[in-house]
Amino acid sequence: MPPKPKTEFERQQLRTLIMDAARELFVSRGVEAVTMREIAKRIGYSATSIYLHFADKEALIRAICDTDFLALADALKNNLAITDPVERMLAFGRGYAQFALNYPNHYRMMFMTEHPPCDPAHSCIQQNNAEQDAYFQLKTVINEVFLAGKFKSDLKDPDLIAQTVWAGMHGVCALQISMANDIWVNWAGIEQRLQMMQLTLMRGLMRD
Amino acid sequence: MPPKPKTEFERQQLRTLIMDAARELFVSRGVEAVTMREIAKRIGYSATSIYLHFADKEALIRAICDTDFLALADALKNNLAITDPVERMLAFGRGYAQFALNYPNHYRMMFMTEHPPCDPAHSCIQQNNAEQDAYFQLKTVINEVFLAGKFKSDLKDPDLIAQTVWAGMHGVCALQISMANDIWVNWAGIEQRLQMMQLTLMRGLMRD
DNA sequence: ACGTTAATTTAACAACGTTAAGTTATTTTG
DNA sequence: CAAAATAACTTAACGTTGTTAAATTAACGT
Repeated sequence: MPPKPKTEFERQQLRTLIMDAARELFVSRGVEAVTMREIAKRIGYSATSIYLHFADKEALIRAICDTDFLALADALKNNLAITDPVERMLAFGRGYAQFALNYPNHYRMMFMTEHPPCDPAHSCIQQNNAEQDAYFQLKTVINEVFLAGKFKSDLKDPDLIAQTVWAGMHGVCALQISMANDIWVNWAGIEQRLQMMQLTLMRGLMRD
Repeated sequence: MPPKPKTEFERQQLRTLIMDAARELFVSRGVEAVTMREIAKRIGYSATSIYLHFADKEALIRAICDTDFLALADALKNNLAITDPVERMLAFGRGYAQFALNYPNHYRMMFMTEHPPCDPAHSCIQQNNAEQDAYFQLKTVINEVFLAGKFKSDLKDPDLIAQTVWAGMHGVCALQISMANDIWVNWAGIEQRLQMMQLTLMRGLMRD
């Protein structure tokens, strides 16, 4: 069990071992409910060992988030191949929602809890890289629809359109994640709500 | 320091004293960051005393949420007086967003964190009472626009419309609360984003 | 006057994130 | 080749947290 000087590669390897174990636990039970000791036990190390690789729990979460943003961008990448700009936009939205609902604890971690902002300086993600930056993908997808002249003529800021589309899809996903079990509300099916949101956004944004 | 047998009214009074202190702290720093001991000190009691009135921290949060839903319904009530159904709907949406952005920690507590569902059985709020149930208000407001025949003719489920409108506004507010400080995104002004969402929902839902 | 009871507090527990101090084995150096 | 330095790791421990059990205090009913 004891110590050998490790190569940089081995350190990286342990780092991602920790992150993978932590992610698995976070995803299944949420960030708050998972303890550092538990993560450590999972990989046969002591809790304190984690602190040799991450400053604190927050930093660990942040690091995981970071790679998850990569995963999101990767999951959405496929849709970019679709040729028709409008079809592409729709598929992109569906993909986004699918990610959110397939990995609700990820999604909560990434978009629904406030952690110190994702500083591009300390992130491994290259901002404005289409392979890595999902928000850049969204902007691009929207902008291409914009350039094709498909949006209503009085809409002149593609970034504002992108943020509106994002907010619409996020709203459906976030309410689903936080409030789906609330019996107060007689929820329509999530699939129906997603489709309705996409339909509404389309009609509200696109030229007749 | 000393105990007297208390009347039911005095018990209620202490209960709300606890809730008010807790709310104030929760609102200014968020639920997680506030400790039971701190709440107790604020009102000159011992931490354990809180447990004579609330089963645990979660129950305290839930109780506060409950009265905050009342506050939301109360804040939105004014808008119901507006006569034109469409104007009323727009004002209602603005009011909702105002509440969310004025009391972000409340809003987070109410709509962005998963707590065991708001069981109508254990809530002091009367479901489907227009004075108390904000979601019922929303349904009513939407339904009146629906009955006035203002929505697109293929939209036949007012509840689904209500949930879509809610999701849209919630999306803008929730992203603002969680991600406004994220420098990754070049956010448009929140006022602009809200207006854009309302415009888009209007255009997407209403008959031409 | 006295025991019962309710309101409250103090002490204590187990668990958490985290830090300090130790342990062990390898590498470097004299 | 022995000794010192170093890296990887663990055990112990600290301060806080939510919460529970036990002790304290004061009013009430008889």
